[in-house]
This record gives sequence, structure tokens and C-alpha cells, in this order.
Amino acid sequence: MADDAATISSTDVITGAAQGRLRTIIERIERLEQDKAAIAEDLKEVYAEAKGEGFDVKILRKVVTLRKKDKVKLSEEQALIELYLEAIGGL
Amino acid sequence: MADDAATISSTDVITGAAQGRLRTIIERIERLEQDKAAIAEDLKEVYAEAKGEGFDVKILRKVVTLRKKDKVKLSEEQALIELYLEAIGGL
Amino acid sequence: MADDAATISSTDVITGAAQGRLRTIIERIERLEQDKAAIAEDLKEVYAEAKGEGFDVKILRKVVTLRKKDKVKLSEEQALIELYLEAIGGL
Amino acid sequence: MADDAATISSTDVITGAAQGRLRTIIERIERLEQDKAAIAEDLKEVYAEAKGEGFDVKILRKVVTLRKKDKVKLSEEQALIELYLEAIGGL
DNA sequence: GCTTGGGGCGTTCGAC
DNA sequence: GTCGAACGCCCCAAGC
Repeated sequence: MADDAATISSTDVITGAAQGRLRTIIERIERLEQDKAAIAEDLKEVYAEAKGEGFDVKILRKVVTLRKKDKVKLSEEQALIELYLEAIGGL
Repeated sequence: MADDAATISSTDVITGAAQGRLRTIIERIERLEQDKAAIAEDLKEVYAEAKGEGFDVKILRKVVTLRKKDKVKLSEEQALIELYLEAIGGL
Repeated sequence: MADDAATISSTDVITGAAQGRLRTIIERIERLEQDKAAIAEDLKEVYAEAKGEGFDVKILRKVVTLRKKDKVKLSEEQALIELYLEAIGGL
Repeated sequence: MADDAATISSTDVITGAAQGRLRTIIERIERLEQDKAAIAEDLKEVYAEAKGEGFDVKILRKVVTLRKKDKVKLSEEQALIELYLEAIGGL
């Protein structure tokens, strides 16, 4: 088995070229994760700022989540919850 | 309780100004989450590409994780931990 | 500072008596955590069994959560969510 | 879709028998969660007592955590080794 | 479908 | 007593 398009196995040697590729890949991944972390930081800031203006962060998150969710699924889920609650005699 | 600097509660009314702020906040959050999702997509691509070149994705993730963990450092707490560990006869 | 009633610091020596106490404390903690883990296991079983009977596990969890929450807080929370949603023009 | 072996959905009706089962399940879950909460309470007591004797609670927690980690550490490391070995096609 | 990793949430602890 | 930060717990989504 050569390494033209196949999985690198123990019988293969990681060539200098592959080493370079690996290094590049790891770097790209870590760069992207840095970016992701930066955005997470920005999000924290936005929420903190909102809180400072008197908004309820927890509720804010819920609103965002609700807007993200499919409305159909949402009502189905709600219906199921009510069904279960009724079955056991309310909460 | 007035709403001068306090948390906005359900008994309060959200004024027109606050509405604008809320909308802006939600928009910023959703924009940031879009960006985050885009980065996640890029990450997927990188991993897929790496896989196409024969690298083991699972291992790749582990390596990245390990490199992240490796940035952990312990201060004087470490000394205390060791002291306590000695006290009970090591691990 | 002596160790009569104060916090033990790294400059102090842990006496033989304290060693015994520490050992006992650790043992009690680890015993309790074992118990906790056992209960968590039982919970998993119950949910698995419920799932096997056709119940929706996710909904089950939500129902349990709802029952745990204070009803007053619950409706207040709901009201706030609706307030926010209205303010930004629905979802 | 009937409810013979499928997930109960909102379009179905929960029969009397299922109602009983549901109630039983919820009760078992809530009982288990009570037990879990009780243990958590015991843990708090132990830590409080230890603190009263001059031990550093934060460190105690760290020690317990470390001991927990160390118990699985060997097998985890072994797993990692095996993972890597697999990645290169076994030894 | 199960499992593992990541994200969110509530709680707790320390600082002010 | 309030606030913010850190921790552990729990849920969810993606991968195998």
C-alpha cells in the first residue's frame, strides 16, 4: 500500500512532506479555534453589557434559542410536555 | 422598585428606547453566532481535507486537545496538594 | 500562626493525628461520591427503561425539571420571555 | 402509527395503563433525585466539618478530583496508546 | 444508537 | 450583601 490516497499505516513512514502538511493542518485548526474563542469572548461581552443595561441574560439566551429553533418542532415538543403533565395530573 | 438601574421585570414595560436596544443586542448576538457557526464549518472542512490526505481525524482531534491541555500550570496550590497527598500516603 | 484552629498552610507540618483525620475525611468523601455515582447509574436505568416503553426521555426530563421549579418563578420567566419577544417583534 | 413499540407522540393518547406507568416512572426519578440531593447535602457537611478542623476545602476537592482522575489515568493512557497504535496500523 | 466532546446553567466561593 | 469568577453538573449535537 502506498500513501497516494490511502490511510497512513504503521508500515508507512511519515515522510518529511507529510510532516509539513501535518504541521500546517494543526496550525490551521488551532488558528480557527482561537478565532472561535475570540467570538465566544465577544459574546460574553455582549451579554455582560446587556446585563449592565438591565436585561435578564438568562431570558436573552432563551429568546435567542427559541428564535433558532424550528417553530413546528417547538409546538410539538410543547404539546408532548402538556400531554405528559396531564397524564400525571398536572405539575 | 423602579427601572432606573434595576433588572427589567415582567411588571415593567419595555419602552421604545429599550426595544431598540434589545433588538440591537439580539442582532449582535445572532451575528456572532453566525460567525461562530462559519468557523465551525471551516474546522469541519480542515478535518475533512486532512482525512482526504490520509490523516486520522480522531487522532488529530486528540492531539489538538492534548496541546490545549498542556497549557495548564499549577502554582503554590501544587505544593499544598502534594503536602496533603503525602499526608494520606500518596495516591 | 499555629494550627490550633486556623487554616493549615504550606508552612505548617501536618501532624500524625491530622493525617488520620485527613484520611478519614477523604474516605468519607469518596464513599459518598460512590453512592452518588450509583444513584446516577440508577437514574440512567430508569430513563432507559422508560425509553424502552416508548416514553420520550427528553420530554421526561423536561417534565421533571418543570415540576421541580417554583410555579411562580416559572410564570414570571415565561412572561419575561414573551415580553422580550414582543419587544423585538415576535420570533 | 400505533403505539405498540413506537415512541408515544402528541397525536396519540396516553391510555390509563400508560398513565400509571408514567406516574411510577416520574416518582422513581424524583425519589432518586431526592436521594442524590441528600448525598450532596452530606458532602457539604463533610467539607464544612473538615473546614472547621482547619483543612483547606478547595485543596481537598482538588485532591479528591486528582485521585479520581488518577484511577482512570492509566487505562486512559493505555487507550491513547492503543488509539495511536491503531492510527498507524497496529504494532 | 451510543458515546464522546463542547456549551450552557446553576452553584459556590472569594472580594469588595 | 452583592457582585463577579470558578467549578462541577447536565444537556445537546456530532462522530463512529
